[in-house]
Amino acid sequence: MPELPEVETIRLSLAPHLVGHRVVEVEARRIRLREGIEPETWRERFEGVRILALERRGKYLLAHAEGAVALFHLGMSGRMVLRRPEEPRDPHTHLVLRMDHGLEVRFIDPRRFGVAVVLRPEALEGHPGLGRLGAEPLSDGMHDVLRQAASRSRAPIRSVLLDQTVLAGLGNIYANEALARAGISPLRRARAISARRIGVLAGAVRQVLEEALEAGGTTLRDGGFVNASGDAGYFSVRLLVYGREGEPCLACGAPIRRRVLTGRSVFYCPKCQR
DNA sequence: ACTCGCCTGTCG
DNA sequence: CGACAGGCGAGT
Repeated sequence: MPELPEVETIRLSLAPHLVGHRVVEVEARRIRLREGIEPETWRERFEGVRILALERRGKYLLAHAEGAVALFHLGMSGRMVLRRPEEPRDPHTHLVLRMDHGLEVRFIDPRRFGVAVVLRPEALEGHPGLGRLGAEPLSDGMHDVLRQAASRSRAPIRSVLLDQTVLAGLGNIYANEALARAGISPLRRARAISARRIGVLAGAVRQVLEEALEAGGTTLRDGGFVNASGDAGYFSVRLLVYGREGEPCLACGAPIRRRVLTGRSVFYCPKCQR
């Protein structure tokens, strides 16, 4: 589900209720996610600790505490919400942190592609995935990172944008949307695109992420994404191509096309994007 | 560098 | 019933 703007939206809405507060009680179900939840480890390392910071790296959230770091990834269907203890729990609630102010942080993930593990700080960089993340797409250096990766890759440019070891945080929605704004076909081989046009793409990546962040993320029809308070994001009204197969391009009126590329849909305007 | 598998849920 | 879904990693 969530890409950088959604994860950052969750971070911002969660932080005031986590940072500076103590975890009073951990309730964890032993269950297989992308990495399994170990209830004993969670309780040993996280019960009673004070949260010092809530950080985002790519699509990961890190809750830093004294001697331990909770690492979360929301996969396709993960959510983190703040609720009062008496509120009924959603199905697929796998982890609950009761905080010293009385509210609960709940980790919910129906499809179980997510991650919710608690590590020792020294284990962070060795974590597969987290340790191999590329540049933050909103950082100053991202321009050059993208240009270099694109110049070396024979793959379609959409694959480069989804590669988390190049830029960390783009997913299928924003990769498609950035390419639409840059006027580049998602199918074009990366290294066949001029450095100038990659520069345009880098600017489009930044722009679409900043706009989506301002809108509080993208909530699709299914209502899957909400922030920690349960609010939907409203960037969906500004999507140019994603999920709009057959609908008219907002620039030229040509029908938006959908194709499957390495197992995942690409959406693009065949006239505006080359 | 692509294919498949991991899961559950929803939509046509 | 099949197709598909904001992700990712193992295997090839």
